[in-house]
Amino acid sequence: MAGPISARRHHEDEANVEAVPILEEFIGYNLKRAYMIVQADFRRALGDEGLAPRVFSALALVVQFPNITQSGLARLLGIERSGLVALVDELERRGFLKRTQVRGDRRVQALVATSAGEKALDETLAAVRAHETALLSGLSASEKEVLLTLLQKIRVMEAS
Amino acid sequence: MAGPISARRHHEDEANVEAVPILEEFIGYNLKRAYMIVQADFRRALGDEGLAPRVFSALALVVQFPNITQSGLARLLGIERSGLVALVDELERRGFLKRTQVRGDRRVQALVATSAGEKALDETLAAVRAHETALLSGLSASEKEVLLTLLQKIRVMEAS
DNA sequence: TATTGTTATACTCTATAACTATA
DNA sequence: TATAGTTATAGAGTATAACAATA
Repeated sequence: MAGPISARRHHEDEANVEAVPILEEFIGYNLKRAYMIVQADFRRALGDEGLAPRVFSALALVVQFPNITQSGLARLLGIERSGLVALVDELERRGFLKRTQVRGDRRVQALVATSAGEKALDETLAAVRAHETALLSGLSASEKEVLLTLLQKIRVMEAS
Repeated sequence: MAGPISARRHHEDEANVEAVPILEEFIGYNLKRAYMIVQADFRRALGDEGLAPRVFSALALVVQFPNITQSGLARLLGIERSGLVALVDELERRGFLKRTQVRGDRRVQALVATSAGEKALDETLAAVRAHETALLSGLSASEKEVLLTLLQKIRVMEAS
């Protein structure tokens, strides 16, 4: 098998043209491929002015859990505290939340959504739901439910 | 609700302490959280000298599809051609594959795994299987199968 | 004109480590 | 000593745009 091969078959080895990649057996590989598709469609659907996925996630948690601290938010999102600073900066710059002092512990800055932030979340929630509905129209409601449950199970397992 | 809040409840708003985040309804969010867990465990399991996930993926495809081109490999992996250069460089530097000339089309460099590459893939496959088995021990065989099928369905939908 | 491999470049996301001010 | 927020920094991983060689 040494030396140059024929151009006629340089794209794939003919014996394997129909083979299913071994990779397909791995959850990790399939998770990544699916994640890339969904997040790319999220960005496309929300546009250049829209919130990035992680900014949307942070805003949703701040609205739902008023006065959450940055450390608490980082824990909920599963990222480091340092990664939150730019994210909260962006939400504050957009006028969607405020850092507020906490009486009794001056280290802490509680995060509080503004009414503009709540409105932006409502609109973004609708856009994100529309994006997922359209993108995942090939999955039935019960398939989506099963998928959610299994993905959440991975997270719960890891936490224990 | 203006002004500083009490330190006693600065971590969460008491009314929402037990609430399930709205985020949990989204496939995208849950995909990302699960993906981050699995890929972090992959890296931990394979160690600093081991292959990174995407390098493992590329090697697996080159071994299974001898003489695949870089463009073909990029297409299979769902990434841009430009992103493959450093990746193939690493595999070549490790001695796991060779770029070979193709007779009849001098633009193309077919990728061929070396025997060291095949051996490395065998060992890495075993390590990756062990990592997924251990990490996902909370999922039954049928749950894993369902999860794989649903994730692949997202990819197939997107391709059409 | 189109394609392959490549380079240059930039952007997003993440992590680690260290700092400060507080506790 | 420990914690909250912050900064600096670096490292993956990805994309876009352009180029030379070749088709």
